[in-house]
Amino acid sequence: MVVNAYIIDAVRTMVLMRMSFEERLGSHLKRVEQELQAAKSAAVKPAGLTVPQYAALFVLDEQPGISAAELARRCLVTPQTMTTILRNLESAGLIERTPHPLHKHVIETRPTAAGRKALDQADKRAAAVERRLAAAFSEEEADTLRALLARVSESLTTDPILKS
Amino acid sequence: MVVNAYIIDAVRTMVLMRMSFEERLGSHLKRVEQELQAAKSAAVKPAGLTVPQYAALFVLDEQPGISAAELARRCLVTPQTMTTILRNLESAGLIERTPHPLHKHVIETRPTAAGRKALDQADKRAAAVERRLAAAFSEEEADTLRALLARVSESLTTDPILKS
DNA sequence: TGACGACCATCAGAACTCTGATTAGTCTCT
DNA sequence: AGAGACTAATCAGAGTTCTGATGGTCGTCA
Repeated sequence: MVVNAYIIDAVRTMVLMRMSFEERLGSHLKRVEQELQAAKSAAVKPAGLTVPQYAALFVLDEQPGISAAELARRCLVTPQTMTTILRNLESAGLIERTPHPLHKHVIETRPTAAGRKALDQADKRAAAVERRLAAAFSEEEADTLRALLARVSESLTTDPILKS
Repeated sequence: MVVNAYIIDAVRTMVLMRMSFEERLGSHLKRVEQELQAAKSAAVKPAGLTVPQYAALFVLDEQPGISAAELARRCLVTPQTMTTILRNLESAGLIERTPHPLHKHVIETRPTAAGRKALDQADKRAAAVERRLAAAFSEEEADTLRALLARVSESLTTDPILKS
């Protein structure tokens, strides 16, 4: 019945034009990213942070006084999203925002002492997750994974469907 | 000054315990997943669907009458999230929900004619994105990528930090 | 100088996503 | 039959994320 199975599959593909979820690369990517998100979330939660809040604090600690727009670019989110994240961080007393002395329209953001403390606490556990991840691969394997992901990225960002 | 660079890096690592964002595998995964999400979103948008709505309709079309809880498992979201998605789909007239004849507590969900039409329209473009993705890799490369992602997954789900 | 474009910040609205909690039906085992 | 476990559905609340729109500021270039 191998032939029948083949025919059925071919007909299904041609008629319905459907690919099952499991055979799609995107499903694998989504699941893994979701698990990573869950692991990081559990890691930073004891510090009272969410993952995006942790990311924002992380960048702020390296570059205090950065603008919200620049922060958004570093954290791979839109400025609107960053506004929301900063609002929550500020009301928790983890950051403070002051107008830029020269550019009046720019607001400088920097972590408070409490913010740095929360970041330290969160980073210990978050970095442990990343280290564990890194330890699961040889240098060569990690490079291969990065290269393949870059290929995915390139394939997606040059996709003509986005322009139609 | 190679030695100096090495020392500086080592000190930074030991004192701050920080890994920069760019060297983290998680960043690559997040960015790629985000791009994939954006591509799919653009693909299904002309049909008036969001990506989660498309995923739900897709599974519903294959298995009409499935319960919301089962649907949530297939789509990799929580039942609460699926409730939200189904509420939006129902108010758009793309699905209909009727009580199960035997199990009174279960509600059967199935796509309407309009739902199937939207799915067809969305799937043409969404499948094109996946096909383009698949075409960017040889069979062997795709297998390698899947295998490496599975290793990431395994590393994450067995992480002891989640139990502490 | 004045117009235009680029950029910053933010509001508004919508969707998705989670955790936590509640309510209720089904099943199993005693 | 009844207790306990499991599952289904959903509400409540919070956070993140997007698109779209608004208003203000800065710099450049005619």
